Order: sequence, then C-alpha cells, then structure tokens
Amino acid sequence: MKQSFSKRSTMTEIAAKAGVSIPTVSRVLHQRPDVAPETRKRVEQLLEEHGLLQRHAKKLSRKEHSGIVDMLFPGFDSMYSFEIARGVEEVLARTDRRLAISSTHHSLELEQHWMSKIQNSPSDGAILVLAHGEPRRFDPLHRHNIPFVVVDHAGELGPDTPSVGATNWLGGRTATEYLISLGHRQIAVITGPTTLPCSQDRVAGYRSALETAGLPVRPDYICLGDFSPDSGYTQTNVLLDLSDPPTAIFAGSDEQANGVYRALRDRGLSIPDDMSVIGFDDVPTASIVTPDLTTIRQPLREMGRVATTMLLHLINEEPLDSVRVELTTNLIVRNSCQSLNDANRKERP
Amino acid sequence: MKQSFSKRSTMTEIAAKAGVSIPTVSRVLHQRPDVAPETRKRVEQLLEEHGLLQRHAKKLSRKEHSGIVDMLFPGFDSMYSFEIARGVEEVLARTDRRLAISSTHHSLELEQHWMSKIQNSPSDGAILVLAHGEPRRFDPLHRHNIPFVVVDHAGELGPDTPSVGATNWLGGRTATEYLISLGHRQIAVITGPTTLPCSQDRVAGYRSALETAGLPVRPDYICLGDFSPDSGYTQTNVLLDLSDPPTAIFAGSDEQANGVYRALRDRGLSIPDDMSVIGFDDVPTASIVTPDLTTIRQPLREMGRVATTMLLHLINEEPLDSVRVELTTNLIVRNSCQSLNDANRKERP
DNA sequence: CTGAAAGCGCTTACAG
DNA sequence: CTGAAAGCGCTTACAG
Repeated sequence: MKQSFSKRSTMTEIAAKAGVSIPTVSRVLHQRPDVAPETRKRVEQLLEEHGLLQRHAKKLSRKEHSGIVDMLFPGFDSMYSFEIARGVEEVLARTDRRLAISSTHHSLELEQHWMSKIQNSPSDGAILVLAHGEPRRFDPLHRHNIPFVVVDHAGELGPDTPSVGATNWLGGRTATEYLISLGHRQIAVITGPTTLPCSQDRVAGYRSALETAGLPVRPDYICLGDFSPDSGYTQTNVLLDLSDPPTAIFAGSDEQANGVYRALRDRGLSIPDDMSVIGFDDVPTASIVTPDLTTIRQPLREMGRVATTMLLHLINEEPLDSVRVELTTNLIVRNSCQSLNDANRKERP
Repeated sequence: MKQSFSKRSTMTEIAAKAGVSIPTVSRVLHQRPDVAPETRKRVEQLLEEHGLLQRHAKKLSRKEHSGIVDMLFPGFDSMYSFEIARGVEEVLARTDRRLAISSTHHSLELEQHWMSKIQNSPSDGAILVLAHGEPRRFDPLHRHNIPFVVVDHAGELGPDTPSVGATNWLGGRTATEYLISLGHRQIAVITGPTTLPCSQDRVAGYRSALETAGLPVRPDYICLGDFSPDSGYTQTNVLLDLSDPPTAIFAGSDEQANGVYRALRDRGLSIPDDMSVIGFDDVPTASIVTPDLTTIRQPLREMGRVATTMLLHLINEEPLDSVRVELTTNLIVRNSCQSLNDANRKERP
C-alpha cells in the first residue's frame, strides 16, 4: 500500500514485475489490440495497482475536457441571473462537469480579465449571459476553440453563434393586450436600457398591441428605465406627474415593478385599484409582493437548461437541432391588474 | 505567425535557432542563474515567440493550482444560498481563480458524486455551506489535501475545521427582546429544522430572552418548521387556532416569514396591527414584502467574503487569524412589528 | 558560463 | 504477439 504513494512508478518498473518488455507495457496502456489476452490482463493488473492507469486516464481527460463549464454574467446580482444559473446547474449536476460562475461586474476590464483566466485554466465551454454586444467580443473564445452559447441575446449574432432567448416581442405584446382587454386605454411602459434588444423587442410588442387596437402611441407614456427598482420608482413619479397620467403601467421587468410599487405606495395609491401594474420575467419575488404581481413569464431556468444542453452538444461535437432557440413567454395573471370597469376606482379628472 | 500554431516547437528547435546547446535552453526555461545575460535574453525571446514559455508556465501552474475554488450547497435554491455565493464571487473576482458552484440537491448520493468529481479535476479549495453534519463527511477532502472552510456551521467541528458563522443565539435573543420591548408577552417562534445548530441557537436565544424578562416559555408557542414558506404557513395556522394565540411571531427565517404573511393574509389579519412578525436573515426580499419585514440581519455576503479570504490563506499556507469566525447579527427595524400599546389593535378575548 | 555525454521515460517502426 | 533497436524531448551531473 504504502510504496505506491511514496514514489510514482514507471513503465520500466511494471515491465520488470510483469516479466515483459517496456513496449508491451506501453501497448497495454494504450489499449492496442495486438497483445495476448493473458499478458494484457497481467500488465493491466500491475498498471492499475501502481496507479499508472489512473494517471494516464487523467492525462487523457485533461486533454479532452477540463471538467469545467464556465458561465459569465454582466452582474451576478439579480434574481434574473440566479434563475438562469440554477437552470444550468441543474443539468450540469447530472454530468461530470462542474459549473464555474463569474461576473464582469459590468466592467469591460473584468471581462477581459476573465477572458485571460479562461486561457490559463481552460474551459470545456461557456455560457454567456449577454443581452447585447457585438460578435467581436467572442474572438478570444473562438481563438481558443472554446464552444459557447449566448443566453438572452436577441439572436442577431449571425448563424455562427448559438443562442437561447425568449419571445420578448410576443411578451410585450401579450402584456399590453391583456391591459387593453381589461379596458385600459392609457397604458405606459417603463423600458429597459435602449441598447438591449430584449428591451427593444418588448417595447415593440407594446407598440404593436396599441396600434392593432387603434390606440395612440404616446411618447410621454414611454419612459426610459434600466430594469432596476430605482428607475421604476423615478419613472413612475414622472408618469404620475403628467397632466394626464396612465391607468396602467407595463413595468418592463419584475425588479423594475418593485420600484413602481414603491412609488405608488408612497403616493398613497392602491394597486390595482388606482393603477394596474404588469411585470416581466416572473422571478420568485413576483408572487411574494403585495398584491402579487401579474407578469409575463420568461422561463429563465429553462433557458439555462436549454443553453446547457446545447453547449454539451457542441462540446461533444454533436450537431445542434437549431443554433437559435427561442422559448415562449406566458401571461401569468395574479392580482396587480384590474379591469377599468370594475368597482371602487376613484374617478380621474 | 502561422507556423507557430502549426506544430508545437521543441527545445531542440530553439537551441538551433539560438545557436546554443539544448541544455542551455533548458536552463533558461527553468530560470537557472548560471546563464550569460545576453544568451538568456536571446533564448528567452525565442522561447516566448514559440510559445514554450507559456506552455511551461501553464504546466507549472497546473501543478500548483487548478485555478478553481469549489463551493458546495445543500441546495442552490434560495436567496440565502445566492447571497453567500455573491460574497464569495466578489472576492474571487479579484484573484485569478474561478468559482465553481455545485449543489447536492439535498441528496447524499449527489454529495458523493461531487466528492468524486473533485478528485478527477481537482480544486484549490472548497467552501462548504453546510449547516450540520459530522466531521467525517470531510474525509475525502482531507485525503486529497484540499483545504476548505465551512459556512454557517455552528463551529462544533473542532479546531481542525475552519468555519464562519453568525451569532445566531444573539440574533434570536435580540429578536425576542425587541418584541418584548414593544410590550408583547405572548411571543411564538417557528423554528428551523431541529437538527440545525443555527436554528437551535436561535431558539435558545428566544428562550433566554423570555426567561430574562420573567416570561413563561410555552411549549405550544414553539412550533417546528423547516425554514420554508410552507412550514411558516402551516404553523401560523396552528398558532392562530390556539385558544390563546400569540400577539407576535418570530418567524425563524425571512423565507419562513413569507409563509407567515400569507397565512395571516388568508385569515384577513393585518400585519402589524393584528400580529407582529419578525424574520431572520435579511435577504433582499425582506424589504420588498408588504409591510417590509423587521428582521435580524445575518451578513450572508460578508460571511461568503470572510470564508473566501480564509480559504485563500489556507491555500497559500498562510496562518489563519482564527479558525472560527463569528459575524454579528443586527436588528433591522422595518414595519412588521408594532407596539402592543399602539392604537388600532382589535381587542382579543 | 557553456556544451558533450549519459541517462530517463516513453513511443514507434521493424523483424521475427 | 513480442522484443531489440532507434529515436524523441528533455534533464542532470560533470568538465572545462
């Protein structure tokens, strides 16, 4: 037992013990066919005992895969990130790979730092949660032949870049249609960052629903946010200060909706009696707030799962069913929206 | 440019190009002192250009460290986990190591699976979020000489096991004292799993506060939960069905408090008018719920940060200031508790 | 400081 | 099927 740890054995040693030549040992180790079954068995036994087999396997597997799948977030700071990560973890747990999580903390510098880390201790593949950015960003990955999948990108990266997204346009449209169906005619939206395609798409869906219903698209009802509670708070106040405020707000994201809630509460306004609010994402908090938030569900965990499955295919050099997968959004009706015709609504001027 | 990728160069090649012997090249690569500065410079240049320097550095660093720090959760499914992970990520981002996250999904089988993964693609160190469990569990880690730190364990693992925790006893006591200071005399607690030292400690703190104030410790006011919203819901209903229900509930954890909120709301009871509720943890949702939750803050992110700093010391074989670090909890007063003397409280029989 | 020489652990045709 | 031989890429005393 002890000596097997004391010093790493060599093929020469094994050859001596097995009473064969070194080349034969080499052949057995490499699973060449031209070895007598008996000899092979004897040598294999020795190799195993002395840890050469294990050492060799490890060396091989290090070549093929590092055992790590990387995941990069712009910020590891929201339920949104967490949910996607959970999906990825779920499918990776069943494989022999581990999940490495990094955040660029919204800094380009740290993103480059990460890219160089990846070179030194390489990755089998990467999942990039990147809602925007040009393809050039992925050059280091290409150079190092690291397969990757982009999550929540709108998919305009061209046919070379596998990506998973959600039907943001449809979601935006569904949210707005729902509010219209409740009788609302004055519907505002607080957007995400204008640079983000997912946000642009939601707003486009909003416009489309309004236009289809023959309602005007009012510029003062389209407020610029950044998906944060703070921008939800600020923009809600802007909307409420309008001479002609909306009766419903499409909050852009659930997190942003939290800020909308707070602004409304600060003014003593009730949800949904005084204002209907609809979110986007359906993160866990959506069902915890009061009233629980009607929202458009974006299947974040499933997006993580699908992206991982795709990546695993890429790693194994198996063909992909589709380079671009778009998962569908769903309306989740809870209690933050009310029909305009319904009772105890205060009259507005 | 091109040929440097086409085939990996050898020392022989470099030696020829540099007009020196192979041993000299070897010496330069290994930074031996006995080489003429000029020769060294020339050879180094060549080594760099042909990627031998890089290859060598990589080989070295693979020996010293894999570049991965592992983190294991019983379940990667709560704000609690997420917050600790964020803390770890924050300090790791500034190093050249990446964070690998795994969950045992509360299954012993998966925990063993993870332990074997760790052997195949080794880890520089691990952070284990393990609220209980005997030291034997860590044997595989010891065997493979992988340093680790345990987070949120009560610290009864002995002086060999570095750990980071919070002052759970003090937190439980503070929560209860606060309720007493508001005039409450009938204070219930919904506990976490009895097997968890952190939960036991909180309950012990609760008892201690009651006893110090000369109040009776009523067994029917101590309800068994498991930190989940569901158990919060169920046990609140049990408490409300008592002939003599409490006027305040110490919810054991913020997540559990969500269930308490729901049960109260389902019965048409108002928080804090009809019932005061205090949580534990101060996860982000605590300030989002209505009314926002008064709670005992457990500095989860900081715990993650401290654990990582400790682990980095262990990895570098530097001494630890202390094997056991206990971070302090704080009372965060928000709006879910009310003084018993205050106004609009309905009279109880 | 530097190289010729010996050696290590392994692989790869080649001959039988 | 197996081994003797040649060879590769590298390291390590040793001599000058």
